[in-house]
This record gives sequence, structure tokens and C-alpha cells, in this order.
Amino acid sequence: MPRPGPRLRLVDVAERAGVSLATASRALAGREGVSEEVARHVRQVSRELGYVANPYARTLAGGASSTVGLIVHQIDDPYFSEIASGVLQVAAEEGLLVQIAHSGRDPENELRQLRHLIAQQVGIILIAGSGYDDPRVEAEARAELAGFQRSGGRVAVIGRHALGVDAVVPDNEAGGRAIGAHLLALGHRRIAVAAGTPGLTTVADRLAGVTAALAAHGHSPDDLAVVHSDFTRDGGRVATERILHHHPESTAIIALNDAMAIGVLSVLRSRRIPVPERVSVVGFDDVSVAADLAPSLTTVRLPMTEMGRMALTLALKPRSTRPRRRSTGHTLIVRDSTGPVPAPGG
Amino acid sequence: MPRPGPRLRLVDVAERAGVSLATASRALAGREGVSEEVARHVRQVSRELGYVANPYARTLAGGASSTVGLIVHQIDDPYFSEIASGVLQVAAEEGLLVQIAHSGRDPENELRQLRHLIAQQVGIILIAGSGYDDPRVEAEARAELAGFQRSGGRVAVIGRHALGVDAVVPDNEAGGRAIGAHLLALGHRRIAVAAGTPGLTTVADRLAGVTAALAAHGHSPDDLAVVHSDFTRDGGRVATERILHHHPESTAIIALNDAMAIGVLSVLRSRRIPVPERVSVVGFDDVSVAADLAPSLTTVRLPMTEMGRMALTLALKPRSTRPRRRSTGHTLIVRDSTGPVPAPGG
DNA sequence: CTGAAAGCGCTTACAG
DNA sequence: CTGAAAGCGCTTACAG
Repeated sequence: MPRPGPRLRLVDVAERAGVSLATASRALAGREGVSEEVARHVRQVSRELGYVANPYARTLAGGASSTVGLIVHQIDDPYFSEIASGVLQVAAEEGLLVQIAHSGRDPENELRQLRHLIAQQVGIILIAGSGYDDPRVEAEARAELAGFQRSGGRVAVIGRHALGVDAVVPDNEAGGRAIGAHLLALGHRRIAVAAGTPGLTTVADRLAGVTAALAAHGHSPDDLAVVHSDFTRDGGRVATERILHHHPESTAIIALNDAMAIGVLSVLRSRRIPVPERVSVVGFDDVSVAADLAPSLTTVRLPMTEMGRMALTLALKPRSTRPRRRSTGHTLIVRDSTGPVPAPGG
Repeated sequence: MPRPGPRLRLVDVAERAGVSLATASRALAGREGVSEEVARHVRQVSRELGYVANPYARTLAGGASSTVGLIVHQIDDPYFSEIASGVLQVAAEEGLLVQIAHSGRDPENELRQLRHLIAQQVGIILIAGSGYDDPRVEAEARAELAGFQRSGGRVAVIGRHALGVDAVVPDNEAGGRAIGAHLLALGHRRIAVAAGTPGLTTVADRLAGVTAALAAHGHSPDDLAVVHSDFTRDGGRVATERILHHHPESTAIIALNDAMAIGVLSVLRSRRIPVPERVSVVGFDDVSVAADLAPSLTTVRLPMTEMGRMALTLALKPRSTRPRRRSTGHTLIVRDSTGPVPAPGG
């Protein structure tokens, strides 16, 4: 058992194996230029001794950094913690370290975190979470990432486009359409949307899907009452208050993520407005608690953990000439929070 | 604006400031041995140039590592993601990087992650989550941490004792007592406990609190039906099935964390057993969704985000001769899932 | 295939 | 207070 003590260095392994430092380094890195026999022996000795390379020395000497930087809006939001969990899984399998940073849904702060990670010389950068409508911010982020890639860094993003890098693309628009179609099929015509911050592309994309569904069925977008607020539970509460006040005729409320949906349900419950008898509610994401709300939440499932895995897996592949895109797919999960439109006057 | 390009090194700053490498290093590190005037100038130049030290070189050269390693059972469990959020807050304030690793509630794996972090030479190690009853595992962890501290590392843990390091100690026992007293006051006598894995100290401590409350009120611990299962939502489901089958007379179920409580509520709902009219339910932790369940969950609030902050703050202080302990406090949050014991035969 | 040597970008004794 | 130099533990041309 490797017990704490003076740290083992590569020279120790080399000495013990009876080879030079250079050979030992090559053998452990799996680089060519070493006979298979010698390489095997070195690895064997290394294992016996419990050697672990000093990552600082390795990286400083020009080896690839084995740490991945992950930027999320907020780690205690289930959407992001599930993504992070997927990233951690793959990282553990690959022997990588994961550094996590908060952007706090603030584009300037995200840029700051991004630069910090680059300055720290992580090998891989993953950015999760909606992009911003602001072209200037996106252009700056794009430039930073391009520079990072030029110097050998690898990048993948989740839920953003327009960054010119490999991307895991959630089915936001298609999911929105599925929700729209579902409510239309139930007879709903007066639909309100509790939408997140207007500047987020995720909000825009999901909303576009809903609108497209209405249009496809010959309905005017005017049937849709869109109320913007924060993309959080409390934002959902605020939006709902406004919807009940300004659009009391609504028979369904679409929350553009589950966090907002939780806020929507919370207000409806405290107002004793029965769901779905009087108002149907839909979310988006299918965070794990969605099934346990009361009523259980109809929502669009995105495979968050898998998305985290996909992103790191993408970043681990050799870079291609053009950015790759992986679509996540989606599933409409119909639960108890949606039902047929109430009879008029009922 | 610092734009990507050939990376700025400390020599560049030194040159530009007209001082030697050594002086520049000292000035930026805030070490003494530099005139305040020169130091200020160097810092000024550094800032203008947008210099960020290469952490690999710095650490390799013997400087303190500015990365903190955080081990959690599972990052997508709200308990841990809220703690992580607190850690990230303080880290951002202090300019530290945070590496997160999963232990997956497996003692062997936790040990592996711990050694990995030490091998990576992080400067600070934080371990969150219940300890294990297994003396061998705890002894090994203790030895690793002692060695790490001897070589200058700093450590703090959340929710474990017996590790001989600074600790943030959740009010598990007192919280358990508060729950017991609350149910007793409501007239409950037949109480079941959906307890997590037996080997976890958190489970033992919370359970001890509940038992103590019963004893304090002159009740025998035999009144308590304890069912062990996983410390998760699904564990809560399994435990509830068993409780309903083997202890159908129970009028209250105490889940030893909120995740289990969510599972408890889920089974009761699907069996159409009214809460709290027929059975009262209590959780522990007060994860953010607890207030939004239906019925909203009575639980003991632990300040998770603050606990994360406390742990890193503790670790940042100079080490003391004896391990420090910070108690978290707790608050019983009474919501809708608990009520008076049903009338017999009612 | 293998090894001696330079170099990565810092920090820290050691002199002055 | 300040600087020249050694050294941290690796990787990678460069020779052989």
C-alpha cells in the first residue's frame, strides 16, 4: 500500500526499473520509441511502487494538462448538477480532474471564468448552459475559445451555438414543439408561457418551438401570452402572478424549464387553483424531482447526465476541421399536471 | 484587454517593471523583503499587462497550491450540490480553483479519490458527507490526511468526526431530537424510521437523536420501527413499502434525509394514503425543493450552502494545534406533511 | 530503441 | 532591500 512519505518521482521508477528518465517517461506516456518489453517492465514497476506523476511538473514540461474546466451557471441547479455528474463520470473513467466554476448566468462573469481557466492552462474546457443574445459577449467568448484551441486546448459546449466549437445541442426547439402539440391536442387555446430571461438563447429556442407548433396547427402566436422573468423557481412564481393577473383566461401555463414550473405550481397551489382541472402546467428538462411533485409534472426530458458525458467525450476526440454537433434528442413525459381544457364556464 | 497570444510570463512583468525576477515574484506573492514602493509598482504593471501566474510552475517551484479538492458522495444530490455551491462562492472570492470528485458513498472509492487528490498536490482538501462505521477505512483516511497535513496541506470536513481534522459538524443528533419531540407533541407513538445505510455515521447520529427524544419523554425505543435502506429517494421508497407491510400501525414516518422523504411521499401518494391525515412524514436537510413538495415537507433545516462556506473558510485559516469544530445549528421547519395523530380507528 | 541534456515558469535559499 | 542562481519533476528534441 502506498503510504504517505517522501513523494515518489519518475527518477525513482526509472532507477528501480534500470532505465533512463527519458525511457521511463516514454513508457508511461505510452509514447512510441520504447520496446514493448521495456515499456511493460517500466509500467509494472511503476504500478508496484504506486507512482503517480506530478501533474504540475508534467504540464509545465509541455505535457497535456489532464484537467478539464467546467463552467456552469449554478452548480446547485439540478440541471447543471446532473450535467456535472455525467462529466465527473467520464473524467473518472479517463483519469481526468474536473474543475468547476460558476458563471452565475452573468455573461461578463462567464468570460472572466473562461479566461481564468485558460490562464490556469486546463487542457479541456466545457461550458454548460444557455448562451446570450448579446453578440459582443458571444464574439469575445468565441475569440477566447479560438485562441485556446489554437494553442492545443479542446473545447465542447452544452446548449450553446454560435461559439464555433463542438457542441451538444439540446432539442430545445423540437421539445417546445412537442409541448405545444401536446397542449393543442388537449384542446388548449389560451396558453401562457412563463419564460426565462429574454437574453438567453435557450429561452428563445424553446419559445420558438412552442410558437411553431401553434403556427403548424393554424393558430396565431397572439394566442400565446409570454411573460419573461428569471429562469428560476422564483422567476416562475413572479411570472405566474403576472399571468393570473393579466391573462386570467389562460388554461395552460408552459414553464420554459422545470425550475420555473416548480414556481408555477407553488403559486397555483397557494391560490388553490386546481392543476390540471383548471390550469395545465408543463415544464422542460425533467429534473429528477419532476416526477415527485404533486401533481407530477408533465415535461420534456433532456438526458442531462448523458449530455455531460457526451460533451467530455466529444472534447476528448481529436479535433475535427469543422465543429461537430450532437443532438440530445428529447422525450415528452406526460404526467399528471396536464389534462383536457376545462369546459367553458366550468 | 488581455487578448490571447503568447503567454505572459513573470519575466515579462519583471522586465517591464525594471526589476529582477525574484523581486517581481516577491512583490506579487506579497512576501516581505521588497520596499512597499517597488511592490506597488510591480503589482501595477502586472495588472496592466493582465498577468496571471502559471499555477503549474508556481506549485512545482514550491509555492502553495491554490486549488482545493472537494470530495462529495454525489454531486447531483441537492445536499451536496448546495454545499459545493458554498465552496465555489468562497473559492471565487479567494481566487482559488475547485476540483470536485465523487466518492459514490463507497469508502474504498473515497480513499482512492483522496489519494488521487493528494497525489495531484492540491493545497486544500474538503470532504463532505457522512463518515463510515468501518474503523479500518476511517483509520486509513485519517492516516492519509495526517500525512497530507504534515506536508503542509490543509483539510476540513463536513459531517464527519473521527478524522482528526477541522470539521463542520451538522446538528444531526439535535435535529433528530427536534423531530422526535415534534411528533411526540402531535401525539404520535407508533413511529417508523426510514433510515439510510446502517454503516453511515450520519444515519446513526440522526437516529440516536430520535431515540433520545423518545427516551426523554419516557417512551421505549421499541416504539420505533427502524427500516434501513439506501440513503436515497429509491431507498425511501423501498423502506416505505417495508414499513407499510411490517408496521402498518405506524402513524408517522421519519425519513433520515429529504431524499428518502421524497421516496416516502411518492409511495404514500401512489397508495393514496393521505399525508398527514393518516400518516405524518418528516425529512431532514431541507433541500430547496422540500417546500414545493405536496404536501410541503416538514423537515430539519441544515444550512448547506453556508456549511460549504464554513468548511473552506476553516481550511483557509492557519492550522491550530487541535482540530476545530464548528456546529451548524439547525431549525425545525414545520410544514404540511405533519399533523396530529389520527383518532384510533379513524 | 535508448540516454544525456535542455527547458518549461516559477520560488526560495544564498549572497551582497 | 535586491539579484543571480539553483532547483522543483517532468517532457521532448537531439544524438547516438
